[in-house]
Amino acid sequence: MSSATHRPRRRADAERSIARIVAAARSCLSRNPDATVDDIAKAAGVGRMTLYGHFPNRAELVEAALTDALRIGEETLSSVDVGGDARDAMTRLLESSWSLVAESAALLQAAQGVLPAGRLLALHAAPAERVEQLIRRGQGEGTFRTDLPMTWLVNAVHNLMHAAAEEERAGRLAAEDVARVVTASVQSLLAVPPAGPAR
Amino acid sequence: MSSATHRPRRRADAERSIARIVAAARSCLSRNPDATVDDIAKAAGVGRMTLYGHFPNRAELVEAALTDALRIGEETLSSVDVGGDARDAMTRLLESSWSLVAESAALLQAAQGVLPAGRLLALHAAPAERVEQLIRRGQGEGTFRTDLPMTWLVNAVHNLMHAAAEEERAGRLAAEDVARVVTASVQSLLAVPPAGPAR
DNA sequence: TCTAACTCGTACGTTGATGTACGAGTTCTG
DNA sequence: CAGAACTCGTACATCAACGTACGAGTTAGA
Repeated sequence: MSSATHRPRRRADAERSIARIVAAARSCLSRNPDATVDDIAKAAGVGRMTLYGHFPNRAELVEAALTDALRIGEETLSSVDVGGDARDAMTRLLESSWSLVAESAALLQAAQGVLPAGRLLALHAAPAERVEQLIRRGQGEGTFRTDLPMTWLVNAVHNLMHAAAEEERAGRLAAEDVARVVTASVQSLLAVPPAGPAR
Repeated sequence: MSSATHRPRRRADAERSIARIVAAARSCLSRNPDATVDDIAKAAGVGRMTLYGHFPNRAELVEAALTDALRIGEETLSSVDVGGDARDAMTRLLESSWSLVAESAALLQAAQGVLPAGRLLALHAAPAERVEQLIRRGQGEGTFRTDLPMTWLVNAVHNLMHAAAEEERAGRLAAEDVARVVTASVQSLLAVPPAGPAR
């Protein structure tokens, strides 16, 4: 591997255009998953033809946008301290990531309609892995439950963030309350349930 | 109000066609939210023109399908015993409703793209009300938490069912485990959290 | 400065879905 | 059984988005 994507010797100019296009794509698709190629080009302040000069079709554009969003997410996430008490670490993780999930919800939906299913999973593996490791550590320390499948726990956490974002968009939840609500819910979900006769 | 929908004196024949169309719409849209009017007509074993004879446009067809799905849901739900311990009642409610949510997830998405936002909320009010009342009762009895907004709790429960359905479709969760996983998660979410210093 | 890379408008061909028009055949229902 | 209601195919008009073709102008960079 020489670099991230093997470079076909692009001009600095083109590099800039591509960056603007990807940024515009993220922004547009995050607001409306059905945004047109035209919309995106306009938002990028670029002709549609220029766009097609860099991305052969809409699908690859969507994938590029999603990849970029995930890359940014990775950066943010990797700066979170996941040491110490697993519960506290989870809270910190949620506080930094709920807004990311909120912003790219629509983008994810756009990708779902265009990308093959496996491709999506592959792209999502990294962030999911991060959450999974933390949960696993908490399980080892006895602070998180072990009676439900790991994939479920990860997915449920993700969905709770998603739900909170939806709630905020709908105006039923103030922005400053989102973090509290999400963390409280997730902590309840992950905590070891009180032992008791099978209910 | 004379009846459900004021009747313009339809023939028994037409009534039957409409029923088949609505059923087909539910089935198709539940598999693919972007199903074509054509697809639906074919699935109903009916010409596209017949369909347009009863529904002026796609949007009204989608709405009819959703309304029907919710009506069926109401019927099932209203047969659930919501008396006794609130936790047990919630478990019974979840066991009967998770599959409904699973089946009409795509249908809901279809409606989201076509119906005005307020219309959706109005249609969903009834089932949401049912869950809300049960939660409220549990809160009064001290078995459910009161530290989070009611709308959030309702929405979170709905989303957990949704997540479980997704998990099953993806093959990461066996059908017979869904109910257990959902109920365990929801019970954890709704239970009164152990008192403790603000974490 | 000279050339290759890049920008970008206009125009076109294609595809796929929506909804309309017409009209002939079929089936209720009074 | 007669007429109204219903079915339904074919054909058509529309529309919106995708992706391609061409070509002239502009800019980077050796």
